[in-house]
Amino acid sequence: MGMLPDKAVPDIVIGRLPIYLRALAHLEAEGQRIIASKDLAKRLGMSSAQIRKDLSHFGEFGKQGMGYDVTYLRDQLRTVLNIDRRWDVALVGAGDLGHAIAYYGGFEGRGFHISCVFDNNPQKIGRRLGRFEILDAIELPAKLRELDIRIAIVAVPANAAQAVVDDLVTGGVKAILNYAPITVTVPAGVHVQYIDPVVHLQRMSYYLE
Amino acid sequence: MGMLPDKAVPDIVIGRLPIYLRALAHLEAEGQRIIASKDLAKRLGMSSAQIRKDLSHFGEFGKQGMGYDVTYLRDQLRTVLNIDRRWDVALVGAGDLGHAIAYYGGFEGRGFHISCVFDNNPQKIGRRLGRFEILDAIELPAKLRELDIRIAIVAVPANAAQAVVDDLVTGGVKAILNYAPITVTVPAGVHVQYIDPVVHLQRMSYYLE
DNA sequence: GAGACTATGTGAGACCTTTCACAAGGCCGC
DNA sequence: GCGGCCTTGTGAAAGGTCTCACATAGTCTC
Repeated sequence: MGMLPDKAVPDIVIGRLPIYLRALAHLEAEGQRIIASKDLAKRLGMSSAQIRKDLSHFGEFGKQGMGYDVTYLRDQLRTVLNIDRRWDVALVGAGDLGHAIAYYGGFEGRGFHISCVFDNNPQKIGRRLGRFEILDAIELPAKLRELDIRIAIVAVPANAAQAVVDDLVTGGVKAILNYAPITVTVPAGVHVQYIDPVVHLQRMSYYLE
Repeated sequence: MGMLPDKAVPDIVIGRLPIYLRALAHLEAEGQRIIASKDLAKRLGMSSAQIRKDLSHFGEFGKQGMGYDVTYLRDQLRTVLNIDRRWDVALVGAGDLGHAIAYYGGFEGRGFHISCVFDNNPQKIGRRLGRFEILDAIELPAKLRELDIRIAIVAVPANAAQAVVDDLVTGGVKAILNYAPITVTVPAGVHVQYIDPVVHLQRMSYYLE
C-alpha cells in the first residue's frame, strides 16, 4: 500500500555524520570553500571511499573532478541530521556535573539549547543554576510534556539514573544522553548515548605497556 | 623465531569489556555472587552469545550450568584491561571543563588517578585547581617524561587541541581522551578517544520526529 | 574545443562481526 | 549415582561494513 521505505541507513553511518559536520564547520571557519573526499578523509584519519559511500546514502552532494562545496555539504548534513532547527533539551541533575553541562557553551550553534534543569534535592529546588531555576524532578514528566521536550541529558548518580530515565520516557523523551556510569534500559524507539570518561580510558589502557 | 602472536582481539570487543566491567561492579555492590550470560545480556540490552564470545577471546571464565562468578570475572577483566593497577593521568586545560574533570570523583577506584594539571594561561599558572598546582604547558613534554605518564586528558579549546596533542605525543603519551570538539591526528601506536556531547546528541536527533 | 587531469558515486568482492545452535560439562534432587 | 535441567564455549552460517577499482563527468590549459 504505502510506498516501500528506503532501506534504513546503518546506524554506524549516522554516527559518522556529526564527525563530518564538525570537520566541515572547521573548514568553513578556515575559509575553505571546496573539499575533496580524499582531503577530508586525511583530516579525519579514514578512507575517502568511506566518506563517499556514507554520503551516497543521502544523495549526490559532490561535483566530479572538484569535490564538495563545504557550505552546501554542511547544510545538507544538518538537514539529514534534523538539526536545521534548534532542539530544546532538558538537563536532569544540578550537581557538579550538571553545573558544568549547564555552563558549557558548545550546544548553541550546533543545534541544541538547554531549556530547563531538574533536581530532586529540596536544598537545590528553586535555587538558580546560571540562567536556570532548578525545578523539582517530581514534576519531570508533566513539565516535559508541557514544553514538548524530546531530548534530555542525565547527570545524576548511577543509583538514580534508571528512575530518572523511566520518568523521561514517561514524559515523552526519545533521545537521552546519559552521563551516569551505568547502562540503562529503555523501550524500543528511545535512543540512549553514553558518556563515561572512565570507559574510554579503560578501553585505551588495554593497549598500553 | 618468536612465537606467533595470538590473532589480535578486535577493538570492538575491547570496547565492550569496560561495559561488562561496570555492570559487574554494580552486581557486586548489589551482593550478587553469580551471573549468567543471559542475565547480564538482558541488563545490558545485548545477546548472551555476544558476551560469551567476547569473553572467550581471553579464556574460559564461566562454569557450565552456573554462569560466572561476579568477583572472579571482574578481576579477570581488570587484568585483561591492564587496570589491575593505577594509571597516572595528566590533565591539560584548567578552564571550566578542566575544572569539572579535576573535581570528578569517578576516576579513583576504576584504575585512574589525575596526577598533574597543565594550562598555558599565565594568569592560571602557579594557581591551584583543587589539590593541584597548575603547571605551565610549555613544560609538558619534559614533565610527562619525568613522571612517566602514558595517559592524558585534553580539555582545551578546539583551536589549541592539535598542538597540545602533538606535545603529549612528544612527551611519550600513548592514550589520549580528547574533550575538544575536533578530530586530531596522531602517529600510529597512539590511541585517541573522543568525548563531544554534541556529536552524541546529533547522532540521536537523526531519529527524531 | 580537444586532451590531460581530477574526483565522484558505486557495484563487486573482501573482510569483519554477530547470531545460531549444539556438544560438553556441571549442578541438584531424590 | 542417575536423570533432568541448565549454561558455557564455539564452529558454522548469516549478516553487516569497508575497500577496491573504474566508469562517468566535470575542470583547466592551451
